[in-house]
Amino acid sequence: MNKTRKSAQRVPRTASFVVAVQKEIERLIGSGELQGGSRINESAMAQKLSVSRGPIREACRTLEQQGLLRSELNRGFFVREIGVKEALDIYEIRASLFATAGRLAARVIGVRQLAVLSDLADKMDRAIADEDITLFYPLNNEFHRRVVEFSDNSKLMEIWLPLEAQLYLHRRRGYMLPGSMRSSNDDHRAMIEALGRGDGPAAATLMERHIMAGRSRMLQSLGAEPIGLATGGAA
Amino acid sequence: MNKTRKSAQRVPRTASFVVAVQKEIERLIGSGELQGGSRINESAMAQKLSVSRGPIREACRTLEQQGLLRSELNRGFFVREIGVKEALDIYEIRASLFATAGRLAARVIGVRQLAVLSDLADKMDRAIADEDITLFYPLNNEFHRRVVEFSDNSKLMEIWLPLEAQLYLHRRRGYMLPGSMRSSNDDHRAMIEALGRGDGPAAATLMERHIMAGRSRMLQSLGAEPIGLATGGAA
DNA sequence: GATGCCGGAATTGTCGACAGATGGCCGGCG
DNA sequence: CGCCGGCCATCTGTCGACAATTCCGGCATC
Repeated sequence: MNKTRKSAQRVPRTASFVVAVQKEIERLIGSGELQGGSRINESAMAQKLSVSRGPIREACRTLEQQGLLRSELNRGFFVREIGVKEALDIYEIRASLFATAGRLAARVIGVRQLAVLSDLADKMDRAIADEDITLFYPLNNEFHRRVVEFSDNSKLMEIWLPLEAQLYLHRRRGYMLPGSMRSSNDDHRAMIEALGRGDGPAAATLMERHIMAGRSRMLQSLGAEPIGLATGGAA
Repeated sequence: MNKTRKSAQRVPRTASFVVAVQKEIERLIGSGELQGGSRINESAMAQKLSVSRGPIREACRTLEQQGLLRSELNRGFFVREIGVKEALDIYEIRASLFATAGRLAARVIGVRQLAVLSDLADKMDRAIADEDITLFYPLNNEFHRRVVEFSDNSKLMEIWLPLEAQLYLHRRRGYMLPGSMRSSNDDHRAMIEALGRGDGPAAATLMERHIMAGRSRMLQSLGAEPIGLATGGAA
């Protein structure tokens, strides 16, 4: 066995630094330590992570393609800011992709996989009972991710994950409405039922509506809280 | 004025090498000089392009995320091979995305943009008359790309382009059937008509069927030429 | 007081070099 | 004669350094 796994400090024996750096930057963005629009200081990041700038830059290129960073010539990498227009665009795509995931999953999903979804729905019910959004949220995301996974279309997952990450970048403003958790999980139950029946079209319809309902909630909360709407979109 | 533009050999004044390298590797793949499965020799590529390995590696990271390359630890980057299963997966996604593009485009498309599409359809008709597939092909791709562009959803384009590139990687085997060009362009005309009417749902349906027809043609040509159907794509 | 210019510090883009890993070749051994 | 193990060439992963560019502050000027 290699012990160089968690203490991989110098030798690239079992894993590349690039992946580690990438994960770390993702974490920094997710935790809010790196806010939208802020610049990635390569030297500082390199020193902080005890690597050179090479792996940092490669990781940033990866994250750039995933839509989490953008680059400017001679100015480096910046944490991307997802505006309202872009977020709405993403919702459209997600709705379409999630519907496809549902339609495909309905054909191939098994009992065991359905149980995974049901289990997640149960857990979400408990989170709802406790009114615990911070618990509900990751469960909700995992539910969606599982459906995509169960569609047995690896490309779909490759596209889905970055879109989720980008949307998360926008969701900072936390527009989750109180009553949405309940109706959201009702949707999940209906999806599970349709998937269990092997009814692809029904599942697809449910999936699409589910995502578009999220889109509506976002728009609604934007209307209620008129922060600067400008992306490129005039207010 | 900067003269350092075409002869950008040392100074990164106006453009990064990374983009140039990326484009060049894309070209090499597109032209077949780099075949599927072959390894990218970083040193050789660096010498050939007169840059160091840094930009090469960054470009490869980008292309890896775009699905054109894959990386193996301590073995470097390889030109990805798209198997049948993966190609079919891509078709599913493209159908879904293209339908969405059509639905969105129908809302916002203008006369000028419709003219662009019509013009492309006209050119394709001429290519069909000449039975010139090598002319038809890029026109067909541009038509699709334009529709996506006219949907006014930048994310959609970001996803669309890599999927096209990946599919191209698979299409080497050239499974285009003789009569498909005609029916394909008939589809295009119908799409233009639906878009012109602003009929989103109709456009979406047409778009989806159009892509899925392409998928069927691929399957058909595979049936005629029974290459290994395995996911991993054993030859 | 505001504006534009100039110089130094900080940062990026790129390069060349080194340590470690991989793959193939050759000789020894069963 | 075939298989195994070690050696060597090649290549990747990473590092530190240098030139060019951008950023920021102060200063002179209008």
